[in-house]
Amino acid sequence: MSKNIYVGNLPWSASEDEVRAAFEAYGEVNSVNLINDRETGRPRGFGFVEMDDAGAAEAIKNLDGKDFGGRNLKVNEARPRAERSRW
DNA sequence: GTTGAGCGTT
Repeated sequence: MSKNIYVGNLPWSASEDEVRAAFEAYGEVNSVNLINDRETGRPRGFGFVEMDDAGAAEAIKNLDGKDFGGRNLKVNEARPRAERSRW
């Protein structure tokens, strides 16, 4: 199975490949989802990473509070986005 | 050509 991870405090110049590479160092990355403003198109500086359950825990414990692109990375378990594809 | 706390579109 996989778990959703919230990644915040990202540099606006960060890409999914860099985030994926950082998380792949601690586990198997299923998908990377950087959130950009849908109206303005600007990067919001945060995103979501889907990893294996154990890999997610390791990534959170290792990448949370770490330096990424010169900023202090914020990594946590993501909250449930929506429940539309379940009903 | 900018900005900075946060939890996301199908």
